[in-house]
Amino acid sequence: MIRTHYSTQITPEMDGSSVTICGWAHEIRDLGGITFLIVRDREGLAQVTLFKKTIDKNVLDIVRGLSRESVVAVTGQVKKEAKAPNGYELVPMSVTVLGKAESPLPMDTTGKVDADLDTRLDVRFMDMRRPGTKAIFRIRHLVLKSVREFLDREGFIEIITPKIVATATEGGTALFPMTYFEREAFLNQSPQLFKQLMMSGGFDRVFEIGPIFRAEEHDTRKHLNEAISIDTEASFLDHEDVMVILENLIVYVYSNVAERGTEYLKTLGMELKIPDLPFKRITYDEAVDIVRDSGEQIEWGDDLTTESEHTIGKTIGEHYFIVDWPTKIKPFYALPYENKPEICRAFDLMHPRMELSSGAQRVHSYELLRSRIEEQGLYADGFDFYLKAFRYGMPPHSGWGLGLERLIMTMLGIENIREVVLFPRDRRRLSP
RNA sequence: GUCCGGAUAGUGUAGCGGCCUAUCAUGAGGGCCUGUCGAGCCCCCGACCCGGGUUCAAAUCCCGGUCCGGACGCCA
Repeated sequence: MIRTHYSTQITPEMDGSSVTICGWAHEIRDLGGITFLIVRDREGLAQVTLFKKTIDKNVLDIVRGLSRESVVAVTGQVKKEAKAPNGYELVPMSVTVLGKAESPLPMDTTGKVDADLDTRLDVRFMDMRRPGTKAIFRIRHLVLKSVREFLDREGFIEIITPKIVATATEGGTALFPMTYFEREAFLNQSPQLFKQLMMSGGFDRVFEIGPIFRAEEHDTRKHLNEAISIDTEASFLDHEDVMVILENLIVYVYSNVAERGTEYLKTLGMELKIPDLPFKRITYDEAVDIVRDSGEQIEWGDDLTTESEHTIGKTIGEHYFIVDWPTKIKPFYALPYENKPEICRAFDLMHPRMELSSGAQRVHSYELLRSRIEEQGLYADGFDFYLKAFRYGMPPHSGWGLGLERLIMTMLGIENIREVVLFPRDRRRLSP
């Protein structure tokens, strides 16, 4: 390929050597006798300096005729220069236009003029060129990488389960229907049932990072119709055990981002505070008390409202778990306590701003599971493919699902979940 | 889905009955300038979401639509 270096790989010590950089014409500053071309590539900016007196006329004409955001390859000599950003500049031998940009641009990439999120999402390819947006997605990559590293070390095996499914699975959320040849099918809301099958399959510990689809018509800054879920399931562990794995994962991810993502955090102008272990555990009953103390009405057995979540979040002030939920507001696969079946071994992991994850020890008895499905008003025969796995040796197991976008947005203090998804899908947006 | 707010050059905004031939920034086009780094200076270009109504007069007020933002609900 033509590129020899990224902008950040060039140092003043390389003075005199010849390099080729490839990138976008970020800015062209023509001062008359001297012209600066700022080339931006994935990693940063490089200054190309053209002295009118000594530069090849053709090269100068190309640079002067360049439109902002055109793609160029610049071959030139590195010159150590204290006056230049990064301590070096490039004196070009040749400048080639590889992709001309039209003008005017649909949005500004230099940070001089803001753009609404809606405008930015319409031209996400151009929004990606801004340092702040780029930083978010570089961090997103670090998060995904850290999750895989951590879970791999904990003995989890990565799996991928189908997204096109035959039946509405867990109840609760609405599903997107679709046509599968001559049959009706749905986009899966969660890998829950499949990862449980893997427990019967003897994989012991599995995880999946993949899309989940929810057909809810919600319209908020923390919901998406297509999101990425980090899902785990582990045999021979109870809900307490997988909560420990979850909180350790969160801290591992934060630490990794703080350590390897310093540059991106700096771009976003933030300092990352790594949460302390262990996270606080409060019971659902205690959560209800906090809500009642604040004056909000809540019945035992109600799910927490947004207001309640905020109240509790403010009271606790850091990551926390809510445990021992009423059985009736948790899915059928959450295991009720033997001695007190109205509550179950389910937990939610909360950030002060919102819920990040929910999990539970699962029902692994075939008979109990079947009756739980029916109690929740679902049709057990529709779960045949799932229930079968509980009849031939299913170990006790537990697991959780963690929303990747919520993890990132709460970590980075980002207000709108759409900021952390390249091409978000919400009630209105289907393109790009 | 309910409630509240909004829609003005490519982008982000000011104006909220007549002072609007619509503000400012950025940008585009032209010019000057040898150290810019959000370069500077001069000239110039470009906009009131759609439909109806009120009024002597509407960007501005009213009604409907569309789109956008926020809160809540649903949901994770």
